[in-house]
Amino acid sequence: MLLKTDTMADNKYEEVKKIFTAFLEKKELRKTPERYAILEEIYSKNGHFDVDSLYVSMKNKNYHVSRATVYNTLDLLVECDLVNKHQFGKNLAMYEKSYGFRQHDHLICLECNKVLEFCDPRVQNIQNLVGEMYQFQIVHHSLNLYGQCLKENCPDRPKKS
Amino acid sequence: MLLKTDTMADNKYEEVKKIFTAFLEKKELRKTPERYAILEEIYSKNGHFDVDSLYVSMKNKNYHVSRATVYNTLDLLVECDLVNKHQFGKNLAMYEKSYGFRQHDHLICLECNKVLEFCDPRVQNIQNLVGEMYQFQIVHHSLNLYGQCLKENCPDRPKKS
DNA sequence: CTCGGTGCAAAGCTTTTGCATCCGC
DNA sequence: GCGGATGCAAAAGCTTTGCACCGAG
Repeated sequence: MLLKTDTMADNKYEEVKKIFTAFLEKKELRKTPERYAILEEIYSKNGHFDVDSLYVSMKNKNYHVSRATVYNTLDLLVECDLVNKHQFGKNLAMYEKSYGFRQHDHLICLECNKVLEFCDPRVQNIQNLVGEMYQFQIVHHSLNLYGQCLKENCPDRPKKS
Repeated sequence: MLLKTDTMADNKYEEVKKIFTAFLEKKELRKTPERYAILEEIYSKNGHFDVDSLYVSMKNKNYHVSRATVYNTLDLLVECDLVNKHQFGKNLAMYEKSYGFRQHDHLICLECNKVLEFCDPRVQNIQNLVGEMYQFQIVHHSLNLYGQCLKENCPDRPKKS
């Protein structure tokens, strides 16, 4: 096991590795080194990322995986619920690790594209109620609030719109 | 004024036309026939649509506008709040007319891609509370619930996943 | 050894952009 | 007539696909 500054992330990786392995075995998929490397890279990062930044950061660490493999593996990780996929109003999928993190929703600044997280238990209530009313089995939800953060919270404001 | 079967839609169009005109004048933009034709087409339709289906349906009525103009005009209509833009989990922007329709959120069937609408006043409460807590001026939100509708509600189930 | 997975590049799709032409003002 | 808007096509950007090769089981 490699030495890392973020031991917390390492612990999480050991846990999710087991979950991923169980998932791969259940679906009779192969346990390739690329799949584990991608999972490890994701759990060593914080915050949201897109496919290309993940691809580039792995390449920079001299661990090369093709974009196709990154896409393929992310689909698997989303399926086994170790990663969440989001669309923050752009045609660019954003991802984040999800295991061991509290369910949350997002607040997106239209000025600087910053993404904050918040929790409100009422979202779950709405989900339950609506699912019952419409006879839907709700699997997941996505609540994004879009707006402008005030100057003090938005230091990097004059960026690309 | 053309004779149409859906006079309700026509009435709405007359109202939104005025709003759009005021918006164009305020922003000193030109009142081109293409812009009004696109607005009229949108308000004559029901439900959600993507850019291409709007483009094609206008072409089929022998009113040709370029895709670039459709994109440009949709941006304006979103800006003046006559049209809402959505992302239902795919990399394809979906739109719907919004004037005179109640604020609502969406329930998306992962099996048949059907989109239902629902209202829950608590969403507004969450929006207000979170905006205050994080010192955000929230402009709009997007709440999508994803799941499976039960068979009886999902007749067209065996479609493209 | 087999067949699923990977890597690479090409293709696919939606959206954006550049530029000549057109027309609202 | 001026300058913004349109139309067309090319380009851009993200994602998917096809195919040869590799390696997990």
